[in-house]
Amino acid sequence: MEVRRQDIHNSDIPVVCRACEARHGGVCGALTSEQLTELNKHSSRHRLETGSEVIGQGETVVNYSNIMRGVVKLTKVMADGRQQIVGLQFAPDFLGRPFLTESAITAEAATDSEVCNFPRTVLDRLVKKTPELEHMLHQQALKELDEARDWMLTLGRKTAQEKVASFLYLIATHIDPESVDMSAFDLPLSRADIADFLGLTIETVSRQFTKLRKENVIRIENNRHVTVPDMDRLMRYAGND
Amino acid sequence: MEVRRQDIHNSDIPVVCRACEARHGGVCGALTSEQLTELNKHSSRHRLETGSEVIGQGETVVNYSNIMRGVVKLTKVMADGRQQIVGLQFAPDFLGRPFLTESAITAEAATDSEVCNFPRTVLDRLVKKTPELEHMLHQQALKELDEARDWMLTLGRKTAQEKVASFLYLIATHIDPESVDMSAFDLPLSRADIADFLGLTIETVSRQFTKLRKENVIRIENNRHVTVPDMDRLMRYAGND
DNA sequence: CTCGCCATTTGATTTTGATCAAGTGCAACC
DNA sequence: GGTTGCACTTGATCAAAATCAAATGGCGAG
Repeated sequence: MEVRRQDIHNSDIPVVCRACEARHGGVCGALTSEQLTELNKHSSRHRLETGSEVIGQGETVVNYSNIMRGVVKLTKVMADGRQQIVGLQFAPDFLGRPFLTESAITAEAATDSEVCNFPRTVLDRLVKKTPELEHMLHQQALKELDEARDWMLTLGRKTAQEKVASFLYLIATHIDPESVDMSAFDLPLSRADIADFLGLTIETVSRQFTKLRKENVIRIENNRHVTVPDMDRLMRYAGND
Repeated sequence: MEVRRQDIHNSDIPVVCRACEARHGGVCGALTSEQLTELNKHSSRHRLETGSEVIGQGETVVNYSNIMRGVVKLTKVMADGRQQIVGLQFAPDFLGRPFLTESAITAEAATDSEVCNFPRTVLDRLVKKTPELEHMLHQQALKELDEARDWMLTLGRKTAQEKVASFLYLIATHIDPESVDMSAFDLPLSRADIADFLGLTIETVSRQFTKLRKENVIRIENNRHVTVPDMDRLMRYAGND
């Protein structure tokens, strides 16, 4: 039942995938070199500029993607325009909703990004034949579910200050999985996006940034670059004791 | 690759499962009669009184469950006691977080309920051997993820009135999957639970109920029984246009 | 029947965050 | 150098929901 990849240095693996896998641990890791070669025939890399849409709410899904670089935001909008970010995805996350053809959310590059696209039909076929691949996708879905539920607590029960601190803590711990030092990073989202993520207005977000800055919980340069002198202190501000 | 159940009337299937499956479409449907028999050796049914805990936040998971009857609430609590319901599960949902031994949430019977428990170790072993079972669990995880994201929009961007209307609409459409008529039902949650679900206080919930009643969107008897004369109208109040 | 216990409702007041309305700072462009 | 545009900040006011504080109402025990 177990389908195991050969040695990662196996020359059967497409060059582009070899370079990719070395850096990331995405779902492709579940595939044999033959399957990778097959998938690679239909896959294509794309650069996404900030703000460009991967898929829109209500549209038909033709592609799944792997995020190679950057941050992708998942949003839901109401009829009157109110908007909520329901997820942030970082490399090497899988992007897409298996087994449904209509997307319930909009996915949009929050920063300059790079993705690897594969046709839905090809991957769906591969999933049916490869239990290990479904397992990877299942794990990712469960991870996203855990994150969504954590965030529900933040949205429903935290104060504006705690929400903003929670956001900063989230970014600090997710933006660069390689790095050990989480105390300095660039925000991948604008104030408007942060507000949409936290269920606040940009004004409230701005005020809370100012407050955290004045209380020396964070330092900010150029509106985007953040330094955290004491991560535990930030965590306490976030309400995660 | 496909592992198909035999005819549902196959006498190899444990009696208790036959009765169960006929009514529900839970994850056990993915198992062969042999596997069902095996699982059944270790499984046990339990009645849960309202308020009794299935698993606590931070505890070690020893059992997974299938909900046979009733409603189970999934909650998260902060150190200072603030609480958020992050999911509601109805029969025949699967209850548990595969592949993790420590629970990140508390699961508690919201109404009198009945569950079928199986040891984590037995099911985990079965999942490894049965791709179809993992597929069912994957589907359920994706469904819960979709629901969680819908709810994030409600928590982050809707008004108190819209939140309460959204809750009523959710219950109307989920409480009795068999029934065609969704216009009358009993609330499975107390005002306090509803508040925890909506990220509000009980007072605000109560006031919104009163308002919806006065505007003839709903009728309420005995604090728990709700009638909805016009479901579309309720949906508009919920902000789902 | 009455008491006491809950859950729920209702009312008065306060607080938090939203809204409305200017400012500020910075980079691109002429 | 000055103008424009944009993202963000700051300030004043407002509104929604939280908080604090009593009622109310149903229900089981005595």
